[in-house]
Amino acid sequence: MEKEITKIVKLFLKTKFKILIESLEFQSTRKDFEGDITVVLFPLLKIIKMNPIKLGEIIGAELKSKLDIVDNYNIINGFLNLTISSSFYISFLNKINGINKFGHKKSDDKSDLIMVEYSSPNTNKPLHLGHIRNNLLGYSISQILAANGNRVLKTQIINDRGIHICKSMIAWKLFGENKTPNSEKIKGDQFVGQYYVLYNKEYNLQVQKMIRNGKTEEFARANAPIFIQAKDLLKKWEANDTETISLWSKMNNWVYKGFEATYKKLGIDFNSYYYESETYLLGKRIIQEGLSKGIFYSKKDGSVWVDLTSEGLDEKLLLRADGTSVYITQDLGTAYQRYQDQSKISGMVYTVGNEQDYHFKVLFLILKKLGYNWSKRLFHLSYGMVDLPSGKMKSREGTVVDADDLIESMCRSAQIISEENGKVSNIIDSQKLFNQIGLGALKYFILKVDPKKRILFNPKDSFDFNGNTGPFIQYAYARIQSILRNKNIDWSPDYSINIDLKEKEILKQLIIYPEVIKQAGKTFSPALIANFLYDLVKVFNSFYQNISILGERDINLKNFRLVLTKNVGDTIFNSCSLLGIETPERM
RNA sequence: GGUCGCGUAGCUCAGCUGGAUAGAGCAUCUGCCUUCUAAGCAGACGGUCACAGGUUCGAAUCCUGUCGCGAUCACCA
Repeated sequence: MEKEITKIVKLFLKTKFKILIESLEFQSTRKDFEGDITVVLFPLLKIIKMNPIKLGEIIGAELKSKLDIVDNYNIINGFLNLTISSSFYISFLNKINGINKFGHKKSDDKSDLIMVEYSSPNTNKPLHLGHIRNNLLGYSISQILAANGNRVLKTQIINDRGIHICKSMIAWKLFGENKTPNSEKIKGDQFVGQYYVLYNKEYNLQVQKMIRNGKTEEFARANAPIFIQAKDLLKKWEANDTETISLWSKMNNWVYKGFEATYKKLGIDFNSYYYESETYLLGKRIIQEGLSKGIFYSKKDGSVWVDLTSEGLDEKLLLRADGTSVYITQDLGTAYQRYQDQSKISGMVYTVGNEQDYHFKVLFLILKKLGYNWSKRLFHLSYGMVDLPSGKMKSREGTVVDADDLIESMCRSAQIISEENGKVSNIIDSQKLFNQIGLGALKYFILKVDPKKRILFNPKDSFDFNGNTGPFIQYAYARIQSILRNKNIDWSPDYSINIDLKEKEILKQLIIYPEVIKQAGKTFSPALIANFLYDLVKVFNSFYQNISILGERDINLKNFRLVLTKNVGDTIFNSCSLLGIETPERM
């Protein structure tokens, strides 16, 4: 509707004042004033030297006479408030009522193909709360990009090789007694994680002992027998030692099985997987290539470096003197591999915590230096850490919130609260419902805050299911479905009805949905969707509580309200799907 | 120390491409279930938008500086 108004005002300014103004400023009218949309007159006053009230009066009268949708206007200070007619809102509702996913763009073969990388765990321990934020963000942004008309491929890089997994391996060899996740009846990632903990315990004991025997701490840390053994395993792995590779692959597979179970519970998935063990060699080749082209340089000891000082960064190591790879090596290989596999890829998003901001700056710069034409559309979706009241989560200090534990306790809370509210009697699959609610609470809690910001996770009050929470949204949806259940709506728009203020507020909120999706995609922020949802549900709840839908005698009005309600329900459903939140039919 | 990010109500957060009297939720307190699901609604209380300058008709929003918090500047990943 802004477009129509803009057009008229521009034309008017041109004919009446002989001036052209490119941008006009509109905003939605503040609640305390009458009207729906406001034209800010101040910028015009600079050009047209006139009393703002007078100018507003002229423009307002012009709009009212020329535009059907403008019912009325008023001017306060420099603000021209326009009241938009009921019929405009009714025709808007009529327009979106038939649309399958209003506000969501469809993609086809020609749409941009974007690869979103997320999760990307190490394989030596189970997932924790930090991974949950990563997973939810990555999944949600994939959904949002798809809703913006892109084709999206979800992927991850699995850090399956390196000293970390060797630590779990050596501990299992020493203390495992051939136990398996099956024999112990626990998830594979949890099982392997236990040996990582055992490794660290043993390592610390050995270090302490060596210090007591007169060694320096530095020496002890570098020479503790179990550490030497782990390093030895890494060497054997790199030498392709059969026994080592087979243990490595066995333990990794345990872990993958465990991860899959967690992903499934979280409701996230992937289209493909990349493994560091399969891309790090390619990374080395790329570096050799860059070296021969003179993009990189080597030092006397044989290590390879890139000089980024002219870009305001440092010199960065790419390959150690002994030829072994570092962290960034595999990232180069993985990126290259992905573009080999998907030649039509038009962009890539890396969902990785903000502690790696510098790393990705460097990675993107190097890819650019190597001259890959696809290096222009790389984006690091950087997000803040999840902290506990006690401070940072540290796996070595045991202050991590385990993903499986957290999910389970959220679902249990959902059950307790449901039972307290006496709402489980007529629900068939109650366990499924508790999972939907518990996860809904968790996902909303995490996604509603701006990805850039760090999250303070207080286990005590994160279990809140009232107010600005996932269950609040889900509850509104369930109430809507309850109204719509078994109702046939036969609506032919009646443009003469006068819609209520609360109904208007709902429609105003629905109108902005497409723009919200666009912004969320542009800024990579699921939080915008969550905020939109909350506002939508709030205005709907107010309507629901104050105006009877089914009790309305006027059949036209009743049908209008039913259609409005249905479209609110659909939009809640659709925006929840962008966040990966399920919407139960009853709760 | 260099670089990057953040600082809004007691707590958790919106608002930030400049616009009217800075908004929610939680917590505290009042009302509302014989009427579509009270995980709700209606309301009260609560603010020097870290601080100081600058730009502007107008600044929480933009610029500069200061302070505070965090991350990073590894031949860890």
